[in-house]
Amino acid sequence: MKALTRADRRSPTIYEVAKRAGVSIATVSRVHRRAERVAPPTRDRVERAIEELAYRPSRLGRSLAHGSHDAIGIVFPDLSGPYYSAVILGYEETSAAQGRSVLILGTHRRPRAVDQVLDLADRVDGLVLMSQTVDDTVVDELRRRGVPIVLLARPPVGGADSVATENRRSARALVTHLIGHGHERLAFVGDPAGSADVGERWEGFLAAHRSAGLAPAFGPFTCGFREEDGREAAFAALIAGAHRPTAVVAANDEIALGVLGAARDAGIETPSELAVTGWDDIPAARHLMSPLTTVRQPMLDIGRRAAALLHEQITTGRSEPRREVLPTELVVRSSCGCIAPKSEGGVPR
Amino acid sequence: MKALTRADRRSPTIYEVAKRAGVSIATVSRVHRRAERVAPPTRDRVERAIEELAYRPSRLGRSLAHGSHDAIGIVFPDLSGPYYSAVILGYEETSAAQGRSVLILGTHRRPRAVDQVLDLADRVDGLVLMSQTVDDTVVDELRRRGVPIVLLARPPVGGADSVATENRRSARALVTHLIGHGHERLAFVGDPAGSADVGERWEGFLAAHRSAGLAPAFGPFTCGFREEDGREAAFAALIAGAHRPTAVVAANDEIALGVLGAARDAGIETPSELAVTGWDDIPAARHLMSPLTTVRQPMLDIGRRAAALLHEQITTGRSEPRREVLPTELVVRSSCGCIAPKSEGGVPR
DNA sequence: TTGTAAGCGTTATCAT
DNA sequence: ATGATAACGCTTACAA
Repeated sequence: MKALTRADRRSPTIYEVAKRAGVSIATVSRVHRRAERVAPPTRDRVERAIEELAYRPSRLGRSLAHGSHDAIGIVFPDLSGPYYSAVILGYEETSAAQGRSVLILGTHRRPRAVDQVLDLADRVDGLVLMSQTVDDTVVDELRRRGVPIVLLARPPVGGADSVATENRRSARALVTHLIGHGHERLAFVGDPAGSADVGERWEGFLAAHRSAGLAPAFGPFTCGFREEDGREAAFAALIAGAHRPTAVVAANDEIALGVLGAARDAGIETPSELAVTGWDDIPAARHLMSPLTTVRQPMLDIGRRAAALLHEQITTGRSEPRREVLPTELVVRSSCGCIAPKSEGGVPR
Repeated sequence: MKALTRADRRSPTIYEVAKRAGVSIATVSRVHRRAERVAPPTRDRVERAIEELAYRPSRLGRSLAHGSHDAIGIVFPDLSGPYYSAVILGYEETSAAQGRSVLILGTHRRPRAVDQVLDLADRVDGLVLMSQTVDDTVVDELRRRGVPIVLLARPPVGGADSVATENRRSARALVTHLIGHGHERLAFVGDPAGSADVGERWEGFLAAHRSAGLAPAFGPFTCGFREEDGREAAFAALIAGAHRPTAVVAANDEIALGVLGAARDAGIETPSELAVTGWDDIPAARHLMSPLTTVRQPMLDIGRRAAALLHEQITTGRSEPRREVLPTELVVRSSCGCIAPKSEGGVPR
């Protein structure tokens, strides 16, 4: 068997199909796009030629002529953690259903990130930007270029669409619940200035204190979003000795995992000596040593809605900004000090 | 302020830059690609024009002329679960460093998947295909078209590159460890026929039995990869009453989570009445009620190596297939029946 | 060193 | 109903 050469392998062009079918390229284009009417006999000849040559139109040629990429992008700060992957999954799911490819880009706080995002914008018909990726000036620049944008979990800027989840109310409910358990020394672990989400959770934390006539015992113990970050912040909070917190409100479940680990290592029992709560309701939350009291947010839906809004912008050209806020739900288990329920499960469906 | 029209917004073309700088488009191209020599004064004029017009070359035009996409794709069966997201993260990281964009596609066992993959192939310079996505005939078709391919966690086919992790040896070590705890009725939960990885883990399971002179007490309890799948399979395994297994070897950590949940709901204590092990070492594994004995595999590295192999194929045109097998590591915690260690942590770094 | 012009593979507008 | 042909925006021989 003779090896295929590079040239043989190249997909045939519309010209070769046209020649084989004895028609012009315009007719081939019409046929394979199933657009406009083509006389049945002609259509047959062309279809046969397409079949025989295994013709597949070039995406590049097509996009260049047509002016659209049939692709959208999503920019995230970091893919570690269930939150980002769930959002991206929802985004991909909806986008695929719309017939668009998905390009992903992680910025990882690199300085190059801005250029990478600008570059990505040239490859897509629209972009989703998560928080912690690029700042508002970049968002403005993209909008100036006419790139449809949806912002995720960050304040809307310059009339861009945005999708976020409800934070204040749930945070307040969560902290009020904790105070109801008798806690007076609660510590917030997370960086309120680092992201809008955490900022709002911190506000809810403060609001709950106010309502209870309590003064916050500590300022926020600032840290990143990973388990290791939470672990380190927890050690900082726990060395306070006798004045240490009796409850920790972590900005997300991974941080809570770090706090739980730190407490364990310090010989502090959970939740009797230290209550801990998280945010996100990751799949493992119910299986932890201290089943985690946390706030569930519809992570898949965030991605889905973002894709839907982008689709709308792209297809209708809508320019009036839309802002969606998705609901969240307090999930009480036992890490807050509640008695462990017998089971959440039941029989398999 | 007057609203920008669509036309105003359009990025300027190389022609406009050329006109403004008073040169030909060839010179503009030379300048912005920093290729070939251009007289300093000319270069200056062109650079100023580029700057003033905020010119950005069109990716489509560039790709069409140059013949490459500067993008690679990755096809996964499902993004749920830490495994896929970690692999994708590693892939994106390396790919970004190579200056390539990443397109993702989830097949979700849809019939349309084949077309979607074929379509994706027209947008990229190379493709990574995970197991459970498309079958070998599609792989062959793609290779026939000259698309560089790397297969993940599946047997190499038609001379494509592949990246996998070691399964048999670790599975065998794991099961031997369990048998060392005195177990004789071990159940394997997962689908050996569903993926190469699980197939090999099952083989290791059998090999360990053989070495111990033990006959497997059960055939595999077949199920998918999600927690809910594991939960259902566990109920099937546990209703065996007095003859139920004393240990469960789950094909991954999520399945193990489901098994753990089912056992809890059935009032069976872990690990005293039922030992459970997983695979992957997800971040929450050490924080579970029964800290999970599992097998750690370098998920990020799988993605990184895949991107590296693809890069090599694309840039060097190498065609001799390469197969990489990454090492795995048994992580013993207490869900197998070992005494829980004081801590795995220590002080923060 | 710089310019001319021929691709690259489509789509889409006119004619016919 | 079909065919010419001009975009689309770039890269790259080849000329000058």
